[in-house]
Amino acid sequence: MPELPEVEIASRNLRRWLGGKTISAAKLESSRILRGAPPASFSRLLAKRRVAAITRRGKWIRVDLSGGAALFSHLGMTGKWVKRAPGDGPQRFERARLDAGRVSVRYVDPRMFGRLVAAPRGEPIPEWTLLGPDPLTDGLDAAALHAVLQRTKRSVKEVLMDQAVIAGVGNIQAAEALHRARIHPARPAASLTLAEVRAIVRGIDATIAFTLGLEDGPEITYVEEPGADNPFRVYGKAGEPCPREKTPIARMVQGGRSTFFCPRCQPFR
DNA sequence: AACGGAACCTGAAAGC
DNA sequence: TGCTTTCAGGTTCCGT
Repeated sequence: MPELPEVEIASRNLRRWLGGKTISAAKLESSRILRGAPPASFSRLLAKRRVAAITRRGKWIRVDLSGGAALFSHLGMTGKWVKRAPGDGPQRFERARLDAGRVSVRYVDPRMFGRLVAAPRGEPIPEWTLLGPDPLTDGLDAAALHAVLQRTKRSVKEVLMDQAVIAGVGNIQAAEALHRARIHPARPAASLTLAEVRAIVRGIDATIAFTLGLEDGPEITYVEEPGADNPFRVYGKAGEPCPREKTPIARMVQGGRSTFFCPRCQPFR
């Protein structure tokens, strides 16, 4: 269940599992998830190609293959890449598999909001090209972000989740960054001072580093799967005390999405 | 151009 | 217990 940190982990995993290897076989199990090429061409596009590079921008992963082709992967809400052995049967909700020697990598996605996009000649896809700066790979420029925020009527939280403004921040990371910055999620983006935008940039960097740290390990599982405990400060913590103030954390709906914040240390002002 | 809301899917958890 | 409702961290499309 992926925002930037989870996609970064998925990208590192794929690099470890497939980097430099030649794909012996590829199979698409659910044609719905593929874009950019006919489902029937999936195997042909990937088989016998060497994995030349795996990169990430925002929530997108790009797999570059020898011969110039590329495969883009977006995990949607429930997508996941897992490593199995070639002899292992299909996983529940498996949508695609890539085999390379002794490893078999499976794309699993119950809700199928995720996408694989084939680029037969490695041509950039709009979803990748239109992304804003990535906090991890590009870094965020507070002055530039401030200028963008000045030009919209949207709330600050909605803008932070706009992938064309910042690539990779989703509902959790936005809520967490705003809490760290002590900014109310519903504040009009244009009302923020440069100092407040600087605090938000620090908040984004800090929450991403924190989340990444949680998931850093040899056998990675996503944070907050059923049963796991919630490591966040405000996300999913309605009614529980704010770690700063002991005031109960509030929940509100913004643009159809749940937002969590502390009414005391994130005053609307 | 910009915004709210529904749609795309399925499973888990909460509610009754 | 079992049926129903609600909710889920993503994006996209459609009507206003």
